[in-house]
Amino acid sequence: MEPRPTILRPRWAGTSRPVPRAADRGQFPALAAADAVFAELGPAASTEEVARRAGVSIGTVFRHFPTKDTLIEAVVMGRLTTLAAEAEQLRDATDAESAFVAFARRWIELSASKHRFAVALAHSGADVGTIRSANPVVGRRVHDAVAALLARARRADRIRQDLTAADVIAILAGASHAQEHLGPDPQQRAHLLSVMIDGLRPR
Amino acid sequence: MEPRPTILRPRWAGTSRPVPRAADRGQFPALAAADAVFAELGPAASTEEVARRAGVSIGTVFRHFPTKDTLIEAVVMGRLTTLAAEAEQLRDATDAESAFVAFARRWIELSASKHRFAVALAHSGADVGTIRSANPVVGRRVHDAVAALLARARRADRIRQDLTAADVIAILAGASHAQEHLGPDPQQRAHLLSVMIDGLRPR
Amino acid sequence: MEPRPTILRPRWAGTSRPVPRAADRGQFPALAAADAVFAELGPAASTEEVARRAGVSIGTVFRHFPTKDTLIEAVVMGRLTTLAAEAEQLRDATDAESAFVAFARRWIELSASKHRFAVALAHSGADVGTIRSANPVVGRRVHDAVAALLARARRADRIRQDLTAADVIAILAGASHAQEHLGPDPQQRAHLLSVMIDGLRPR
Amino acid sequence: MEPRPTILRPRWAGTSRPVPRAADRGQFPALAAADAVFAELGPAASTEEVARRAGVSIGTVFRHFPTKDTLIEAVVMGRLTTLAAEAEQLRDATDAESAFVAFARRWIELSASKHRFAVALAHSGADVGTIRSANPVVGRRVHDAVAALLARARRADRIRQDLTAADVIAILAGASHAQEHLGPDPQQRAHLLSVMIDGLRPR
DNA sequence: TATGAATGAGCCTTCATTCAT
DNA sequence: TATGAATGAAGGCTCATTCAT
Repeated sequence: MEPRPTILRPRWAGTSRPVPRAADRGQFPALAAADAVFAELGPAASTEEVARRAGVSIGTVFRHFPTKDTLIEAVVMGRLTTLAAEAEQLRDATDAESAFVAFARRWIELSASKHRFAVALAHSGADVGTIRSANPVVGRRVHDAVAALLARARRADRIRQDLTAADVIAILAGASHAQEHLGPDPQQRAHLLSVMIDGLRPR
Repeated sequence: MEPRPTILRPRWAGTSRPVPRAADRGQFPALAAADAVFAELGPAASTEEVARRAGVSIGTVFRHFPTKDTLIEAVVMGRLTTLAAEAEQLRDATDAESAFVAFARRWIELSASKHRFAVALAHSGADVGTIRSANPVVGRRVHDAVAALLARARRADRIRQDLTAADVIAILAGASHAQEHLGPDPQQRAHLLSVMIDGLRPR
Repeated sequence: MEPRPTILRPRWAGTSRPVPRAADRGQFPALAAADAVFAELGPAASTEEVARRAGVSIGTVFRHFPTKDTLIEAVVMGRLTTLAAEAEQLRDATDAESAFVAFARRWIELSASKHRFAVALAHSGADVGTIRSANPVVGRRVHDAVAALLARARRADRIRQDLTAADVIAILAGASHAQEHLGPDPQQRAHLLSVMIDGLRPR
Repeated sequence: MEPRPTILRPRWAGTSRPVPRAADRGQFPALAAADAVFAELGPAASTEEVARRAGVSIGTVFRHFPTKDTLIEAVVMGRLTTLAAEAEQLRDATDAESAFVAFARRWIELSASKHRFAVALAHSGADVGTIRSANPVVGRRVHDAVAALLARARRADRIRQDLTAADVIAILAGASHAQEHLGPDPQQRAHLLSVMIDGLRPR
């Protein structure tokens, strides 16, 4: 068929599309590429760039993630899932305090390295709150994992009693932002991190 | 991002072209409009929208700010200038601690209300750090004002001795980010704010 | 600004756009080009092609008609307006019958020469009915003009009494379709036309 | 449109590749699915949708109809074949007039119900005329069947003597178009149909 | 100086078609 | 033979930027 010459091709509503399966399982290579690209260039990076990085054509990316938003969401979900998994693992650590602190550090590490992305996410309205409601399952999983760590630490009186899981999540998000502001020096970063975590302790 | 040649004044300032005066003084209506529009819609808002809000044609906006980046930078500079001015005023306040705390609250207030903007700025690479190097004058002015407040508060032993002005600025930036994560509830926000400021105090 | 490098640019809802004025008055050259192109290639012809034919860039076309649908609608409206005007002129012709017949021939002439377009219009859902409701003013104007011609001819008993304006419009649309089926031979076309018009006369 | 090499059977029929038999007989499920889908959504419906409706993969559809055009043509051929068959059956009906009228009604019924499709076909250049030349066999079969009905009716002086089979086919096509214009009301449709058939009678 | 129409590169998305399994 | 993932050209649309008036 020549380049669709004369037939009007409305976008018929109600027409179903093929369901991406690999993407569902988070195993499609474009997802990793998107994670990297978005972390580096922000989510405004073109889908074309993602495709290039993934070594596939743009059509393939759109086959798996029918919308750019879908792709972004998938990346976010991936990160949240990672975070939740780490928190869950730490849940059984012997020491309440070090478990909590380890998690805080890990969160900041992860998100600081991808900060441009995180920041743009917030900007696009897709911050943790948005995501939680958009994807209640993963959002809640993160929240609950944090809550569990927090509860233990609080019981051991290692964390201020007046902090909720939501507070902690917000502070961690802020802390990673703060890291970014500080620039790349690891010493300064480490110091700032200690200070901020210190701030969570009972006085 | 390329070298940013002009920040507070349009690129052609000092060339043969006559310098628009209103813009020079930061009073050109497009600047205020841009501040409002970007705060509300993020820096992705079209220049056309800014023009409309300013009640001028798009050509006029581009006459005063030859690039969209120029316009964004001007807005940022405006905010930093405001912040610096507030800090300088507080310098003479009686109480070292309350001066510092007042400033911290004010910063967060200001930037939280324009958070979408701040966030996207950071994302676009034009965060405080970038700007500081791009415009040493304003950047330093902010830094120094914060340093002065900090010094007094530290002398009065109201703030941890191990904090530098850079640390504080980073933490404030992070705190405003944290606020955003928390959602709109004023009580929660106020509580989080207290906790974070608390964290700056000596233990 | 480089090719929008890293800032996420959502399409902010509620952002107004400049109002095209020339288009409003049907005077923008792209309209004529669109009429020609769509007549020739059908409304599936790319907007790019319309732009090319109009000798402007694609951006210009979209500036005047923010959507392809808008453009198509404008073309349709133009045609309906022409038709209505012709019908209104004939309203005062001396002879009721010849006025009606003249109009019928004219309609078919006009739409047959643009048949591919008419046909695709119907296909896209934008047939006379749709258009009438979409653009009540022009649609009604056409309807009323036809009704006036029809009333006179009926009063003179030159047209079947059981035909409504809607019937006549539908038949005319059908007749132009029929012409197309017949192929290009003018004699055959003329003959078919006579037969179909004949069919409207009282028996 | 390029020379349409294959119409009723896949392009590669007769080559070294084995000929799929079901498709040959017009019984391959994709054909029925295509008929339904195109009737419903117009020929702009994606081949993917056809495949889904047929319960096969898209690869299979393309195996049987190597081009979308091929598929569309096959559907058209199917309809024409149906029409021809109906006309042939009516050839032996007792009453010349009622045979002709019955066929006319049937034609309009059939094509009106699939009007979106017919209309878009015409638009795409693949209207009855085109098809006739592309596939002389089916086209001629329809033409001859109509001619036979017409001849009988003319002999009985129930139809205008000056009408050819080509005229009648064109008028029928136009009439189905007219129906579409009228909207869905069955009474109005029935009335219009009578008027148009009436128009074919000798005066 | 201000205006706003014009420009055109770039983005997201769709879909006919191919081909390895 | 059937499958369906991959391809990539094309199309609609946006918006920063230029320039004639």
